[in-house]
Amino acid sequence: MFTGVPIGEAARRSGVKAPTIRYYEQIGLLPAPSRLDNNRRLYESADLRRLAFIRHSRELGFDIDAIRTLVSLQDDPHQSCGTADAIAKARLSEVEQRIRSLTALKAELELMIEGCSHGRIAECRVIEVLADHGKCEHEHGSAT
Amino acid sequence: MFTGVPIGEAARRSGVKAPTIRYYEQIGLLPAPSRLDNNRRLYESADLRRLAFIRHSRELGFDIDAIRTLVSLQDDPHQSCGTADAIAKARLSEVEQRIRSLTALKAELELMIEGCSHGRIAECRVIEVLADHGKCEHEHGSAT
DNA sequence: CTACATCCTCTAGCGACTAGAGGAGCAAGC
DNA sequence: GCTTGCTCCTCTAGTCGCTAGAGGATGTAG
Repeated sequence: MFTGVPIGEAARRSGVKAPTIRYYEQIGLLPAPSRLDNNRRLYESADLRRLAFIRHSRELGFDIDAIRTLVSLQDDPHQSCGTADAIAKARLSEVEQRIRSLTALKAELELMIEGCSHGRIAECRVIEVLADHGKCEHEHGSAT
Repeated sequence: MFTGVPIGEAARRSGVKAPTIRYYEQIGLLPAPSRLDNNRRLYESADLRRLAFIRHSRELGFDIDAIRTLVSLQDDPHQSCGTADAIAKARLSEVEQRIRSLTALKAELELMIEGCSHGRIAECRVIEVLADHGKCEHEHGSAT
C-alpha cells in the first residue's frame, strides 16, 4: 500500500522543485498535504497526480489563475468541457500571436546582422537600425 | 532652435511612458536631463534620440544590460562592430529557440483542442492530456 | 558522536516595469 | 482672487512565478 513520500521525493517524481511545491501550497494551488509527527509534509498519490497536472499545465504556459480553474474543473467531472476548451483555445491564440511577433522579430534581427559589415561602430548596421526605427520594415509588438 | 520638451511630450514622441522614462533615468540607462527652475525635466533632442534607441532595442527584446552595452557602443563610433554583432546574434538565437519551443507547444495545444468532444469533463481530452504527460508527443521546454 | 542530508519557516530578490499616494505648480476661465 | 484641471514631482509597493538564502530542527549512516 502507498503511504506517501516526503517533499524531496515528490520533487524528484514530479520534476517540480521542493521550494516551488511549498510555494504552490502557500498560494493555495496545491492543497496542504498531511504531516508526519515531525512536522514534515507527506504526499499521497493524489497530491502527486495534482502536482503532475500542474507541472504539465505550466509547461504548456498556462498561468496560475488558469490552472486554478483547470484543476477545479478536473475535480468536478460532470461539468461541461466548455470552460476547459475555452482556456486552452485562449492559450493557443496567445501562442500563435507570440509566434507571429517573434517571427517578425527574427526577420528584422537577421536583416540587421546580415547588413553588418564587421567594421567600425560608425558604419555598423546593427547600431544604425536600432537608432532609427524607420530603417526596419515592420511594426513590432511585445517582444520576449 | 530646439529648447527641449517636458516628460509628457517626450513620452508622446518616443512611445515610452513617462514613469518608464523616469525609471530608465533611475537605473542609469538614460542620463538625467537638465531641469527647469520649477524642477521639471527638460529633454533635448539627444535625449530623445537615445530614448528612441532604447525603445527600439526593447521592442527587439534586448534586455536592459544588453542595451546598456549597445548605447555605450553607439557613443564610441571608433570601436569595432564585433560586440554589437555578437549581442544581436545572441538575441537572434534566443528568438529562434523560443519560436521552436512555441511551435511545439502550439502543436500540442492543437491536438488537445481537436480531441475535445465538447462533452463532460470526465471524457475531456484537454483535462486528460494535462493530467497525463504521456499522452502528448513531445518534450517541452520553457513556455511563454 | 559526528557528519551529512533533508526538512522546516521566513524574508528578500529577480526583471522591467506599473500603479497609486500625496503634493506642487501653472494656465485658463469666472 | 479663486477654482478647475492638467502636468509634473517623489516615494513606496505591487505585478508574476518563482528562486535564493538565513537560521534552525530532525533523521540516518558510519
